[in-house]
Amino acid sequence: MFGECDYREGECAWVFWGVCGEIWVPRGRGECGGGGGIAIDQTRSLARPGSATWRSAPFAFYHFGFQLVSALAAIALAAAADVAQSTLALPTPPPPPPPRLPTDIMSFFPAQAHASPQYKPAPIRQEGFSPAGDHPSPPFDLALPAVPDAFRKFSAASDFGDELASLMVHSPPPPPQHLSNERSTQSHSPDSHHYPHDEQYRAHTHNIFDISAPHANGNNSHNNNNNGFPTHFSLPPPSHLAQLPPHSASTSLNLNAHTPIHDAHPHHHQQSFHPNFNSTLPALNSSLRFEPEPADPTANNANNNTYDFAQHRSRSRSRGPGPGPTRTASTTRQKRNSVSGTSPPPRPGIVIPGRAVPQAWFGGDFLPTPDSLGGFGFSGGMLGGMVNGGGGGGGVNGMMVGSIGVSPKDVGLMGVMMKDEDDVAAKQAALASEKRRRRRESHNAVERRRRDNINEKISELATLIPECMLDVNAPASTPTESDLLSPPEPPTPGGAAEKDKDKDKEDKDGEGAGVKANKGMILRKSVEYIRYLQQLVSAQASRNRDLEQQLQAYRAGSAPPAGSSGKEEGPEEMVLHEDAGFSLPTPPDHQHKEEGRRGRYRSGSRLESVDEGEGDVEMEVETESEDGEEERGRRGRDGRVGGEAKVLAT
Amino acid sequence: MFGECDYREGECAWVFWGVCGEIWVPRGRGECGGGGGIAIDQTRSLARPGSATWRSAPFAFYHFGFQLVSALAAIALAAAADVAQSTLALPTPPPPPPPRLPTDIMSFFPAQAHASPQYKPAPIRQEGFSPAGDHPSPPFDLALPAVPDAFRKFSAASDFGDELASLMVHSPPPPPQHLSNERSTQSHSPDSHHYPHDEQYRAHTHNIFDISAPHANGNNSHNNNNNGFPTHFSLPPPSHLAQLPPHSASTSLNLNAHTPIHDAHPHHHQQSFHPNFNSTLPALNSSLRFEPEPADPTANNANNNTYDFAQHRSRSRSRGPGPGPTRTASTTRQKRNSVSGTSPPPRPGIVIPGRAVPQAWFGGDFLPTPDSLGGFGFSGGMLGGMVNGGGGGGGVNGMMVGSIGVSPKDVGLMGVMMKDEDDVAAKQAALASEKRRRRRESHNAVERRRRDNINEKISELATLIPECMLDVNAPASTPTESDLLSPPEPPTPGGAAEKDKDKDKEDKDGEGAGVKANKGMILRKSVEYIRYLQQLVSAQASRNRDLEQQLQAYRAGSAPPAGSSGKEEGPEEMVLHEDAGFSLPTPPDHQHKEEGRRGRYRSGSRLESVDEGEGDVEMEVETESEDGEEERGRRGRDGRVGGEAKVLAT
DNA sequence: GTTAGCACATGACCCT
DNA sequence: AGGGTCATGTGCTAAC
Repeated sequence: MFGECDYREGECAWVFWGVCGEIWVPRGRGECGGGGGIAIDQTRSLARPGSATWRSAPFAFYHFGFQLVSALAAIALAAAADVAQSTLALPTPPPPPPPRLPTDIMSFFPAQAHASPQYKPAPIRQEGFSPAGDHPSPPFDLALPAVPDAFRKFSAASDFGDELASLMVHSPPPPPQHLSNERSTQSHSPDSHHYPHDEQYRAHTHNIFDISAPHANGNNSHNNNNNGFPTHFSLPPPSHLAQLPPHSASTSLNLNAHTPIHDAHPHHHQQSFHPNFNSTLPALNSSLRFEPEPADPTANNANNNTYDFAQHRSRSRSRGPGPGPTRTASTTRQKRNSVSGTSPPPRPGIVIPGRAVPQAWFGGDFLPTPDSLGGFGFSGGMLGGMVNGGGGGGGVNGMMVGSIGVSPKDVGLMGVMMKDEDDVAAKQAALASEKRRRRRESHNAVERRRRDNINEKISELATLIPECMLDVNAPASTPTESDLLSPPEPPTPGGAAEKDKDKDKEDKDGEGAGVKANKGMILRKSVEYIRYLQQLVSAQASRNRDLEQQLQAYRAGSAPPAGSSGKEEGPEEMVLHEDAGFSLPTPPDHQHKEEGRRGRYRSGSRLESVDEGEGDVEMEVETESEDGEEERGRRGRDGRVGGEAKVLAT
Repeated sequence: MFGECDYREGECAWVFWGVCGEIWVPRGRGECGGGGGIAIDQTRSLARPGSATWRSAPFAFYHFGFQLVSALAAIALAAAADVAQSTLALPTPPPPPPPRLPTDIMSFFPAQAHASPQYKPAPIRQEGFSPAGDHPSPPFDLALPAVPDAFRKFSAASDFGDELASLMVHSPPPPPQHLSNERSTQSHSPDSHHYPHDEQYRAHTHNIFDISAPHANGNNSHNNNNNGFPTHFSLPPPSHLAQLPPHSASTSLNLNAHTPIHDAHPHHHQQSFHPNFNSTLPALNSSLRFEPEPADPTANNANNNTYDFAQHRSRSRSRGPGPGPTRTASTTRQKRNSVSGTSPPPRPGIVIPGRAVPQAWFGGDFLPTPDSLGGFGFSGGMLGGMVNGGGGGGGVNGMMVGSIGVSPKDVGLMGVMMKDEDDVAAKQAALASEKRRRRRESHNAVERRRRDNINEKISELATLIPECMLDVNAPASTPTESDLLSPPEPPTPGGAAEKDKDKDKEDKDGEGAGVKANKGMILRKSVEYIRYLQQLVSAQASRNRDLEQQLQAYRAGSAPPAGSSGKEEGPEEMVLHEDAGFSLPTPPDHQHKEEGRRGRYRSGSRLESVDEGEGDVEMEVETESEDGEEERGRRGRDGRVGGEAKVLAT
């Protein structure tokens, strides 16, 4: 109504004229409120609609399933399974135990913060993943603490450097030692980089997360915003906007997650894939997957909100509704040039996580898949298969880290049992390698957490910035209005999904148009949006001051000061746009075009002219209410308590 | 004056009470306006004060210097040097040619946008790098287009997979073929990962950027905001705040940067290191370093604004003032376990970029440093040393990509000249590997650009969000005021630098306190800030509406509506804080604490209580004007035309 | 075939 | 010794 997001200048030119009056709620795209899955497709906005690539407890299952899992690991696993069951199985999560609310901020913009994160920036873009229609999944309701689950395709805890040495080993049942810790978390995931063969694994691992099963049964988790957080928040009366409801229940985060290595908290992905899939999670201390989310099961769902860039990996369009985790058939990838190309069975379905995996893995050849290699690690740090431990630089050279070299042959034997001749040397090497391996795995976990955290934040930013900024397609449509204040939802609520393809090519206009809402763009738009908001605030401030002065003048004498033309159309229409002191902040778009985008999206030199001309963003007043703006979800739910809101009356 | 950033609750509780009245200018910390260098130290806020790790044309210099640089490359280099000279050498950039002003927005908050980006989030934090005192460098004046220079430590274009095969070669003068393209850009940088020996190189490379020389002579560049952009912008009279001056000259960005591979624009870092350092830049098409910034020399300076996370690598505290680029002595790192540990001379200083490098490199042993290996690449894609090409997965296996294997011996010979016996096979292999290598290098460059872009954006975000958010130390000090709207500057203008150490430990309070302003935190704070701004806007809007209604009522009849208490203290003091309809947005802080930070920075459970209590952000009215607020720079420069602002009167 | 985007693993570095 | 952050290279994938 009040604001208008105009894309002139090749990008959304922000015309602001009504911001003062309202907070704009995100227009749900279609069932936008839901967004439970999160998952906007990363690069191409392919967002697996409902599936959402929830980071489903990436666990080295097959590895785990069949080998000498240490009793500890087994126990942990069992416990984890228990937890998982209770937690994940819940169709609707129990009313979130008043977990530590992350913050009150969330409560302000419930829709954004908690409700429907599911960004789907440019849902329009890619392979017709029906953004709205596809994933009716309700928002999980937390956005902040949300763990970036989606991103973790998998993770390869096993080190590869070690693999190099053990490549020739092939001892069939690599002892899964090294306890459940790192190994259990993900174990088999390959370090991919150095060794070609592992690539397959990686691909699979990716797919694992691609499962996107959440859609089918994942809905329960998505719907768990039953906390009373409306998916779409309705415009609260201005008076209580400021109120910060303490009960941002869903936001419960891992405040206490002190243990650097993911606390054994239950896996957040409540997708309820194969039961076993989730069950494994808790066992791993290894820190692989569950970093941010602490113990609180409900809190785990937070992941949903995240933007989820990972999707593009899976790309399985029609994944969504499948009951079981549709493993993203895409997994079966042919490796490239790797030597071991043939060896590991593609195990696209196998790897996934269920128990089914083991046999498949056994059946396959025994090339030193990353997993198996990882398994070589010595459980207690004692003897183990991996001699090299990845060494310093990696592969070949790394073999002799701090100890004597171990011949490949020895290594082969070590896999099952330590030989006596080279014991000492082997042991030393093993210890060293073990140490290294442990550190590497730990480090990987840490790094993954960090990445996830960053991704999560970016997803959150994507959630916050108005659609018109991210969804650059709008130029022609002139998204107009509400977008400016927050809603990342696509302008066309229902038709958003359908729109995916049509806009694909038209991105020519300023730079951002064609961009899919990738990280860089989200960040750029965030910068612009912040600038815009800052300008807006200052403009409003000046406007406010002006009004107050006028009021004072009126009160003092009743003489209307000269400046104010006194043309108030009514607070609603254009509160802001006409007053003198107030100059509209210009839309940030097509400013930074140069920076990140190499000009790829720059259609031409028009930018120059635009830049100068940017001032003349059309102020056209057409109040075309949000085209797609779905107020439906728009609960006034933000009923924040607003503890400090001192003055409500005016 | 009007706003106050309060850190209660363990984090900066945002008390807003004066935003309406003014735009707060960033309180320069010390000479904060300067910030030319940019460089806030990334993790530890170690920010090389002035030095700023400007992405000084990371170029594989030594590589370039001594080998058969193709004529093309040479020419390009010369041209680049020329450009660099003309551009960089300028003590003060010529009045920025009315470049396409990025947007008007920037003009609004000149200080942020253009002037003193130089974030230095928590300058207080780390090794007493004197944030303010150190780098008096004036802000370069652009923030937006700023290229993430700082981040690029170096980049290793040479592939390592190939190295593996060629490890045994050691042919002294590896032909630097592969033309200038990828190779030239960075060539020698090791792929580090797989091969230990390259690590050294990498370390050095990092240091290259650490040079941070900017401080010494970099000042000229920093001061170049002579464009008329005051380093600190003074508070413009409210009336013309809104005006968006088109002449945000400094903001000229690389709008035209169409060539994906950095256009040969002059290096942005105007630090004027060793002359040669910069000169090399333009030559590389390789895309390695210069992605974002396009041709505009003045625009190049934009980099200054970027947050620059890279610093932590260099860590050379006292780097700043050194005339020459102090190479960050830290570079001399001992490699770990790498086989080639001894080989490559540390060349911390060598690598840097100057011509000095070559000899040093020659002098060193000839272990297959990544560079040399990379050099093996066949210039025209014809014959070359690298057989393997890195293969798919890497190292060993990768050797036989698509062709027959090549014996190491052959490889050794190939380095210099192709043998006749295995020619065919070798050639095939070479071609394949070459292809792979090229692709890898290209991809690396692309990826690096992408990363840089993202980092740049994050730096920009760090620049935008108010200091009190990033600089979490503030809790006790209650940063108060101006911070809220934009300035990332530390509250204590002059004393900021000194404060570095003192606050180090006290971070216990809410989560953010101890954080160093790393990416995750910046992003988190950005999210919070956006939310805050959104709330603020809505609050102001309601306030505005209220005021307008009152005005209308006055105009209609002169009956004062009940609500307005009619207590206007005058526009200046507290325009906003007392009126009824306006509820303060609560400070976003300590909300999301859980997410990214694993609780590491969380001192305890206090967050829970805080969360609920957040509502009660103190509204206390003390109008303590911005403590550090330096109005000095504060030009009303934003005189934006405000093209579309239709109605100015009200 | 090139460019891009993302996740990942890893090394380097830092700070407890 | 371990966690954390960053940068880098790499593979995969998708677009052009």
